[in-house]
Amino acid sequence: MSTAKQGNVLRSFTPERHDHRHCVSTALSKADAACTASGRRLTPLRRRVLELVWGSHTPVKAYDLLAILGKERHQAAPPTVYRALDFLQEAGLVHRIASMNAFVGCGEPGVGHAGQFLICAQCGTVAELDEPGLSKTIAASAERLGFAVVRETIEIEGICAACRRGKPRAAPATK
Amino acid sequence: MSTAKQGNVLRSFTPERHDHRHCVSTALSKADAACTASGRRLTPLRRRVLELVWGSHTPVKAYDLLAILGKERHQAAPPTVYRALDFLQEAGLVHRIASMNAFVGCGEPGVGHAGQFLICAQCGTVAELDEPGLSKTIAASAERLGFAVVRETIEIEGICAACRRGKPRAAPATK
DNA sequence: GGCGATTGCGTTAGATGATAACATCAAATT
DNA sequence: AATTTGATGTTATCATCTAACGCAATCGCC
Repeated sequence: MSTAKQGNVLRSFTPERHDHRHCVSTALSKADAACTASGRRLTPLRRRVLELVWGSHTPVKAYDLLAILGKERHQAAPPTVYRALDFLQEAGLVHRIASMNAFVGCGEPGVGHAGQFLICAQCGTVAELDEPGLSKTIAASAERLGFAVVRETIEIEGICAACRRGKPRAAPATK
Repeated sequence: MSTAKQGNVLRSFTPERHDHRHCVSTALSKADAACTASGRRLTPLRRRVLELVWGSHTPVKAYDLLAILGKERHQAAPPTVYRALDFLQEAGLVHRIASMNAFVGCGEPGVGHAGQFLICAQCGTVAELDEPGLSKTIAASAERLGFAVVRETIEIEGICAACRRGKPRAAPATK
């Protein structure tokens, strides 16, 4: 067994007690900075969508966002939310979880990284990893087959520590 | 760089010249055997769907299957195909590619394994891997966080060797 | 073989997820 | 101010997937 360098946890499972408003405001500040740096426009709508995505530690569905936006402004159609989400993805501010058709805020915007996620099947919370060893193993396999990697989708479903202890930190996923 | 044990290719990229009917009939035989062994019923409909999924080396969409079935039998609604696909997945005979909303035949039914896929963005062909090193790295990361892995979704998008050489083995993906 | 229980399938309807195309509006540029 | 570009509104539609109900085929048992 090697003692290879451990990866980083870009976004950890939520501590049981934490002020989530802090997560959100931190994320928004980082987003402001990142967009300024890259010359992108984080408009009020996009910023609000990002805020809503960060509103929970579980992945959020596009139509849930749409429902909320629909109350705030009284005009909001699917393209409204999908365009904002497209922008946020492109800017590296949110990730799409393909296996759930849902979105989570990126824990470390600006830093280039593949999306590697641990998703709790019970409470729905998501942790984001940056495990270089994983990408390395994948790259090695790919190379043997002459395959040039472009994008990695790694989504690991399981049960988080809190749920295993019987103390979910978030509402159990209703499915 | 370690010389750790290499993983297996459960389903390789298609050789440029091959009799695809052979792939299909082999897959169906394995499926028959697997279902007999596990006491599952591979009904004509399910068998036909499996055959259609194996009909190409690229992932197949549910509604494509539906269109074909709709011509053969003149009754086929979404549940017809989704139920068959659910069964086939449960039986380990096909995998769902979450990032594409599509399905591929499993290269090694019966053998317990996570789904690890290399997907060519150009021609659409898929290779299925069983790289224990990958699962191992994931397991190690998960363990550090007290996370119990249930299911792995690993879908690597890139360009296959044939397409890199300019000789795609299948029709380029249209989408 | 007959009979009840189970499972598979047909069918209708609708929920959910995503995009195309064009109009309008606001911001940045000249 | 005029022009251009990019963001958003708006309408319509397509794509993916599921719920719920009833009938029919099959299985297990006697």
